[in-house]
Order: sequence, then C-alpha cells, then structure tokens
Amino acid sequence: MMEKAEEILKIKDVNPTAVRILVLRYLLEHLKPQSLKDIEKGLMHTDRSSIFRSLKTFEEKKVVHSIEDGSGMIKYAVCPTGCNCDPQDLHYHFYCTKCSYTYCLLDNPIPIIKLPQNFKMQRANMVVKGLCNKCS
Amino acid sequence: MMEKAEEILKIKDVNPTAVRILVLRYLLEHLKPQSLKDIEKGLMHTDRSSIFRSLKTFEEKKVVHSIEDGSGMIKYAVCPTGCNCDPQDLHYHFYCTKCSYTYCLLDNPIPIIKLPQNFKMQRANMVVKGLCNKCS
DNA sequence: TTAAACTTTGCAATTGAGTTGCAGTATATT
DNA sequence: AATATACTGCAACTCAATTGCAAAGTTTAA
Ligand SMILES: [Mn+2]
Ligand SMILES: [Mn+2]
Ligand SMILES: [Zn+2]
Ligand SMILES: [Zn+2]
Repeated sequence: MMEKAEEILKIKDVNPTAVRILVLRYLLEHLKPQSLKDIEKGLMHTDRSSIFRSLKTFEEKKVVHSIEDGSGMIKYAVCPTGCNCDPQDLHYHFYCTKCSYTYCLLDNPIPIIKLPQNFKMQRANMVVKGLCNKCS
Repeated sequence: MMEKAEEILKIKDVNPTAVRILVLRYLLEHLKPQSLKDIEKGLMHTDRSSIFRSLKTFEEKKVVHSIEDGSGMIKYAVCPTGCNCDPQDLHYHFYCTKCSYTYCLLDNPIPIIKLPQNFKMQRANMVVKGLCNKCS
C-alpha cells in the first residue's frame, strides 16, 4: 500500500491520534492480517487496550475489516482502496492450518449468495481452511 | 431429523456412552445450532467438560460440524445425512445480528472457490451476517 | 487566556469461553 | 476375579477480549 496512514484516517473520518497512526502504520507495513497480540508485540510501548480501542474504531469507520479465522485471535487487515465493507466489496480468506497464516484472497470477490426469503445480508466472514502454497 | 442418536453414533463409529447420547439427542431436538453453554443449560445434570469432550469427539468423527459465527461461542450442528464434511458437503451459515440465531443454509452448497496456485482446501467456515426473515 | 467540555490513553482488574489434570467410576478384556 | 481401557465430574487454569477509572491531552467557549 502506498497510502499514508494519515490520509486514510482523514478519508475515513477518524481523528488521527498518535496511537491510531501507529496502529494503522503497523497494519499497512504487514500484508498479513494481524491480531491484537501481533500489534501489541510490534508496538512495544503502546498499551493493549489502546490498540484494542483503535481497532474497534477502525472497524466501525471501515478503515479495517476483521477476520474470524478460528485461531482464537481476531485478525485485522486494512480495507483495500475503495472498499466500503458492503457485500459486493467482500472477499474470501484463507487460513493455513499448518503455518497459521491468514490470507486475504482479494482476487476472489464472493459470489452472490441466494439467501432464504427476507434474509438480508450485511456482512460476511468467509474463511477457507487448508494448506497454503508454502505448506502443501 | 428422525434418525436415532444411537444409530448415528454407530454409523460414525463413536462409542454410544450415556453423555454422548444425551448430547447428540439434544442437538437432534434443536434445529438451531447449539453452543456448549446452550447444551449445558439444556442438560442440567451433565458436566460441561464431558459435553465439551463429546462435541470434540463428534467433530472428529464427523457427527457434527462446528460454526464460528463470531458470537464468541462456537455452535454445533448435526451433519446432514450423507455429509462427510468434505469441501463439496459444506454449506453457508447465516448469523442474525439482531436475534443471534445461527442458521445452516443447507440448500446452498458453497461454490467451487478458485484458490491461488497450490493452495489446498480442507474445510471452511462460511458465515453470512445480517437480518433473518423474522428480524428484517 | 483561562476554564470547562470532550476525547484519548494507560493501567489494573475482570470476564468468560474454552481447555486440562486428575482421580474416581464404569466398561471391556483376559 | 483381576486387570486394562474408556469415560466422567470436579476443580483449576488459560488467555483473548473487554471494561472502569483516573490521568493526560485536545478542543471549544467564555
Ligand atoms: Mn481480508
Ligand atoms: Mn451447518
Ligand atoms: Zn501455510
Ligand atoms: Zn433474527
């Protein structure tokens, strides 16, 4: 990503505080979706609860999306440019059961899913599990 | 479901102990996928860890499949007849953000997902979130 | 400027689902 | 019956997530 953290926060209408910039930069530097613990380890002088609250704010303001990959730790990834987290913006994720790497499969938009009558889709958490290219 | 718990356990090669029969019957009685806590509340005289271990055994032996719907509690549902939890047997799930009901969308098999080179699919956890027919 | 109002942060404590060790009980095998 | 194996209940523990609160920082309105 070449966008600067501050620009993203401005676009997404999030107050660019010190912690938020650090957290967002950290996410931008790592293509791999990061857990709260990952970020905590990476930003050794920033408090966990502050990081946690930044992530919650980011999610709410659609700066990041979260991935429940079943590992027990929620992962966070910066939303691709133009993403508004609407159903048509969503993509699959892949969780490698061997190396525990979580991938955003950005090239695979999820298809239109035929829901039962009167079911309304808002979001989705689509995780394929298996072995990644490095592990298979 | 009309299958008796004992029959399913026999087919899936699981020793039909007292707790296991109780847990499986409980799941069969409820179409809604149940959490460990749900089952614990339903089977007031059965210990949590015993239920937990039954569910782990069931999952391993493909008696049930688990659903990580993001609610913080894993849900368990009896596998439909003939299901072997292979990729082609998988289906979408729907989590209602208002009433917290988790649905197995058995009529919607998931499509073939084009993964990157050398990625091998083993399992999947596909959860659509939104409002169910009763809540929209 | 200054004071009040609001926002953000760090720390400590709590929550709660999930998991495990272990000893006692039940069941199967010899 | 004696032994081995499988199952169960209880209590304790793990650990990611979350919260309360007071201090620090920032904005706004006298
Ligand atoms: Mn993603
Ligand atoms: Mn299901
Ligand atoms: Zn891998
Ligand atoms: Zn609902």
